[in-house]
Amino acid sequence: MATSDPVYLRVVEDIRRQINDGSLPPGSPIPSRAQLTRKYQVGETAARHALRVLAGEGLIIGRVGSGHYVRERPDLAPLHRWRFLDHSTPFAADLQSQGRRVTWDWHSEPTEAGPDLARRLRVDQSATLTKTHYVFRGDGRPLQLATAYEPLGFAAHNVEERRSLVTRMYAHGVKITEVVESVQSRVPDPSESDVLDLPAGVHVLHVERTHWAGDRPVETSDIIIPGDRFRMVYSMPV
Amino acid sequence: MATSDPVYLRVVEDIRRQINDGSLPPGSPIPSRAQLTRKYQVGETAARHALRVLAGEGLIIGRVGSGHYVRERPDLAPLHRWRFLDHSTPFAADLQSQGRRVTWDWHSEPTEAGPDLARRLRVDQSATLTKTHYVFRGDGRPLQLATAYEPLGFAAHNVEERRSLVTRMYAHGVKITEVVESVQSRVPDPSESDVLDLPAGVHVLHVERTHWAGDRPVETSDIIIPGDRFRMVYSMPV
DNA sequence: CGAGGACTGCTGGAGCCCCAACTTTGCAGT
DNA sequence: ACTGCAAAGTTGGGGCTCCAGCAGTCCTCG
Repeated sequence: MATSDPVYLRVVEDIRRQINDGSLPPGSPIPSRAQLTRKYQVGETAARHALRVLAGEGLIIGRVGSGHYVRERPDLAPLHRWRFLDHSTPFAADLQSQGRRVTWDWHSEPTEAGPDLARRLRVDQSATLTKTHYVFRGDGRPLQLATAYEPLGFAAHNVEERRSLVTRMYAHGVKITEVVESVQSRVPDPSESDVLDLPAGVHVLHVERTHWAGDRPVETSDIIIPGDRFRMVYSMPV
Repeated sequence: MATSDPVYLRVVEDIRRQINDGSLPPGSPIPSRAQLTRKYQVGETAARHALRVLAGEGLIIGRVGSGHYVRERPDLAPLHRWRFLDHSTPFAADLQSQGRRVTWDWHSEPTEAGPDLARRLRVDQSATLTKTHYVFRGDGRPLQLATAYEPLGFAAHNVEERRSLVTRMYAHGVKITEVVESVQSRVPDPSESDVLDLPAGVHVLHVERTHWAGDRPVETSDIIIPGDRFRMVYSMPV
């Protein structure tokens, strides 16, 4: 008898089922907290927790003042991948603990944004970006190659710098925290803001292209959501 | 003035800082909800939300009836990686939407557990496991190779089967949900249950070794935590 | 002395409420 | 016909409380 497990799970599972079987197609609204409490006869706490869980899974997205909606590409929400900037330091520590020799280096150069990067980073096409090449090696063998593009002054080469970058972002009027989540972008990338199905006020900070110990690059963008969280958007051109 | 951002963040940031700078070494207890409300002069809701956020980040772990504790390897908590079983289906859909031809196949064979797998899956050394080889191809080129070991009867070859597997798990008295999280395992793997710093009652379901479009394998274990969530544990032998 | 039970503290689930900030809608007035 | 504004609905932050189940600890009783 599955009667004694958390009630919020009943709500989560029912909504998830509806999303999966198509009863709730992408873009359609999820009942509000108040409606859920009535519909499922649960308290507000359970309704809200259910919405938070589904949002955490990337199946739905909440828009303040409007409601929760089914994500365009729910299926790819939990995809994560190791990236130079986020994980090189801990990964290196891990390798070193195994007696491996870990090295990495990079060199940066200025470059013009151009149409594609301009759109993704939301800067002017003629804006100058910092283009950085990274090489990450274990026992001399390259494990990861990455090329990153960032607005001038925002380049960060490791996790610590990335943290101090947060401070710099504050100075530029962008408020961020450090919780990390991920979303899949549509690869052909239609056009405007809600392509990535993100709330208003989003800032893209960083676009990175990584070769991870192989021959297939992964493209990554960092998206800073003011006052909310840190997101990574992935696309994998094959 | 950072006075107006959420109070729970103040708690989160302070504890995170203490963990990062070593004031709270691995294993040490985090103040309880009641203590946090007093210490930071916040409500219980904020205290609890802070603990949930930190637990979600993998920095701390909550043990029912005992308390929250600093994780052994906090740094690697947010590592995720694409795996055959979790993401092949959506990834395939993505590739197909780009006009790519996607194929995969596998073949299974029985095998004896042996000491290492027996410990990880918590079965007898002489137990028979299902060993499965997967090949995942995009336009004929192999993108991912994986070898998975599972207790007999639990093999799943795609996301849908994996869901029905949940049902089968129920039949075996294991209660699980589908939220996914990840933890890094210690690679040398000392010995017993709390190696992975997981609560009691944990079941390991699946051990997988993946070559992801490259030459470096990733080892993955699925850990089923009854009534709680689904975890993946990673180690990356280089 | 040793085993078992009571007690305390903790987590996680759940309910209810209030509020600020934001979106949407629809109406009133020009 | 159009503009602007107010009202209603919704999210996210926060507060308070209660309870079940679990883990220690301590104390009592055999």
